[in-house]
Amino acid sequence: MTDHEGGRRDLAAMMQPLVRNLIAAELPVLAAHGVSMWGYVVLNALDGEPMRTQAALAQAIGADKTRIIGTLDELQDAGLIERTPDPDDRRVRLLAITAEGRRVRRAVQAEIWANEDRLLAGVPEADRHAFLRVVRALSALPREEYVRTPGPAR
Amino acid sequence: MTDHEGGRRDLAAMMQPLVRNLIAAELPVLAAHGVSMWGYVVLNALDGEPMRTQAALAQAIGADKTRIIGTLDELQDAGLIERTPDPDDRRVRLLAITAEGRRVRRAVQAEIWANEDRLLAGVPEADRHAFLRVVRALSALPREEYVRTPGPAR
DNA sequence: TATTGTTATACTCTATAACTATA
DNA sequence: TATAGTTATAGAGTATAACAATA
Repeated sequence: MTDHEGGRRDLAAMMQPLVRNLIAAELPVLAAHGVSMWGYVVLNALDGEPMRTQAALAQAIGADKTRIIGTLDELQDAGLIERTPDPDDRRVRLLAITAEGRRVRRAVQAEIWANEDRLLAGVPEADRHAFLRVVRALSALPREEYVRTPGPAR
Repeated sequence: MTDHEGGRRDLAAMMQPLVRNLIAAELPVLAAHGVSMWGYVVLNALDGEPMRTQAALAQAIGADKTRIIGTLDELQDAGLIERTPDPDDRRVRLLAITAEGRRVRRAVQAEIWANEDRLLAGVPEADRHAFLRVVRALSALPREEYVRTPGPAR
């Protein structure tokens, strides 16, 4: 564990501004396609597999069920998703992305990826791959694994 | 540019939950030492070199000058920083960390680093170093470099 | 009575504007 | 008048609680 020699800063302190900048870079792309950040997150979640309830979708994307309603309204009005009542249980709304929604999602993602590739262009390929491996590994950890309250310094 | 084969997600989408978890892991440590997140950021900024004005400090940590006032009050009341009026210009408050503030900062950082080391323990050393190199490289990019509005997909 | 989706309310965080004291 | 710091006001985002429809 010699990574801290030379006095690096906390991981969160280094990564948070980075993530903020990445998000800032996504906003004009999303705006150009008329989709909000949460709308894009929803499209990503629904592409591939539809969801049976809004609560399930909310949980899948780490949001509150009350928080995504406005987003779903917008996406539906724009024709990017469909929200159809389930005949078997008329309380639930079946959620599915439309062909147009898929098209918008792919267009947005292509531009975002192109920008990420540009940012990473100066990084050696081996480092880039290792970086993505570590990001994926850390992303895979459940939250409980992160928050391991340590005892006071002895 | 073949990093996207296999359908990875956007960098921000992967890294944001990760950063959120890292921050969640810091909170109990900070609470145990009676320091807020912004307080810790301020201590980090003041350790090493003092600041002449609060506005300069605010800019250095990417905050608004009005936003840090409560934080400075708390840190001062806890004896972790000193805020002395400048005799040459009695409008400005000279900011400096105290010995106790330095002690608290180091104790908090030691616990945070220990936790980060634990999280990264499963990652091969070469990957870990490459990861930190890339994080540092991306952190060094100015915001203008991130937000390069691309043309519409052609 | 329990659950899905919705609406209403409150709370937190941040940004903007107005104020004071010095210069 | 201009600036450093402070306080007051307003806005965005989120969480909690209450509600209507259906089971």
